[in-house]
Amino acid sequence: MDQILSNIKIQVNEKLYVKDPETSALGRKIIQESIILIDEIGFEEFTFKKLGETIGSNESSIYRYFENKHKLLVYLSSWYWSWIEYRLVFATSNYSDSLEKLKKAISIVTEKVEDDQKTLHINESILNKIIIAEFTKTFHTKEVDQENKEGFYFIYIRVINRITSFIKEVNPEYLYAKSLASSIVEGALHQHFLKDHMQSITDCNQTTSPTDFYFNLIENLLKK
Amino acid sequence: MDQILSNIKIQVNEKLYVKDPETSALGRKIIQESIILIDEIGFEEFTFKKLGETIGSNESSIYRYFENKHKLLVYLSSWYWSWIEYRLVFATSNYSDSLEKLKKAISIVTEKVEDDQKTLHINESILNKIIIAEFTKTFHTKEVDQENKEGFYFIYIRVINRITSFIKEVNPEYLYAKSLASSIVEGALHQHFLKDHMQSITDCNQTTSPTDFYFNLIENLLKK
DNA sequence: TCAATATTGAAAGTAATACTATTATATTTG
DNA sequence: CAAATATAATAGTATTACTTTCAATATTGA
Repeated sequence: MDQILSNIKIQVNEKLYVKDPETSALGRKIIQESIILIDEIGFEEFTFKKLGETIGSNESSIYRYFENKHKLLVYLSSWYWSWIEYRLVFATSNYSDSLEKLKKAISIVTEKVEDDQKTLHINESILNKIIIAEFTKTFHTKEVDQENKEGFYFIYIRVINRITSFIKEVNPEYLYAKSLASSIVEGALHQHFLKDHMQSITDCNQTTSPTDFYFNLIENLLKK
Repeated sequence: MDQILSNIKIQVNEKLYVKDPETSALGRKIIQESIILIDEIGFEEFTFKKLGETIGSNESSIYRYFENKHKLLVYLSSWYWSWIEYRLVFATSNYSDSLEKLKKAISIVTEKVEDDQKTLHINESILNKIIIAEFTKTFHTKEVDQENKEGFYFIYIRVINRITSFIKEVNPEYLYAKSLASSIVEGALHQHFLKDHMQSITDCNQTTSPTDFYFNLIENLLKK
């Protein structure tokens, strides 16, 4: 597994960057530290100037990698969903029972994330926190249709399509497989957010996880 | 109903404004036109200067009503959820069957909104579009815990609690009433968004609505 | 009704953001 | 080693997100 993961090159849409940050030390530092800084101060307060200060680099150097902070966030999100997709494919390849396979997939997209030690410059656990806090902002913009056309959300859509197909395998008669899949992926992020900030409107806490909620949901919903 | 609704004063948290916009013509104009302008250009592009220009007022006059555009958006959201809550209370007061009551409640929070002619300066249909596009931004901030403490999201939480109690009435043994309620309210907004911008990952379209999806969901999920 | 008070408008100012452009200095590579 | 490329430093622009001051205009209430 180590071998395989360290060989995997996570692919993101080329239009998201001016220069591929994976090709230089500075680029990787931008990725590494932007994740930490966005988590620390939030996306609204985050600027390339501040990032430059924390990595000891000039603002203008960062602009040679990313046009603006929006595209950086879409890049980080794509990276995240690509990493999730990889784990999804890998983890679901050997199931004969489709319900078990779907549950495995759901656990991957709904569980809290631990750092993956195989990617040196990316802390997936912090990246997961950013996704919970900031991911919706990537597409809640006036440019969403244009950017969707350019494939900015392609990997995310592909993850949802995979889960959709697993749902259909479990119950081909179920009418709302796509909506259920998109609800689970988005909803799990939301439940994690509520757990941390609005406890009174979620059942998720130390002992109950979003995964439990969604396992129960699909078991009841998809049984024939 | 006309009578009742026109007498209802939608209540929002006083901390959201500097001066209550309902108390003056300029204040009402700020509300009315900000809804239209945010819908038109999106929240990121929206500024008090631009709003001032469209209503023929000075930027500084708007600052006498709202500290910043974030609080204006929270105000508009609170107004929206308060209006939803009013309709929820009114529409669910006379049901003997708890499933029917829950379905009525769900239809109110998941259906596309028509303009309510009784509120003169607020176009609920456009406000609903703003909520779909921008509502998550009100709480996806670093200040969420502080603002939640100050009660900025109180009405929204109350709406979810109402639905939670209806779910428990239908099936007291169901373990995740709060998470289900918050998932439905947030998820319905998301499905509306997907319908308009990412058709490929939702089943909702001209003929199938988010309401259909959630009706089917609760019917299967809560049956004993 | 007239004086006090509150509201709004106009203008100017500040600090920060979100960039772009230019030039100098390293660093890499062929 | 020369040429190409990457990075840093500096400066500059337009816009944002306000704040302040002061004048003009409404409103209200004694």
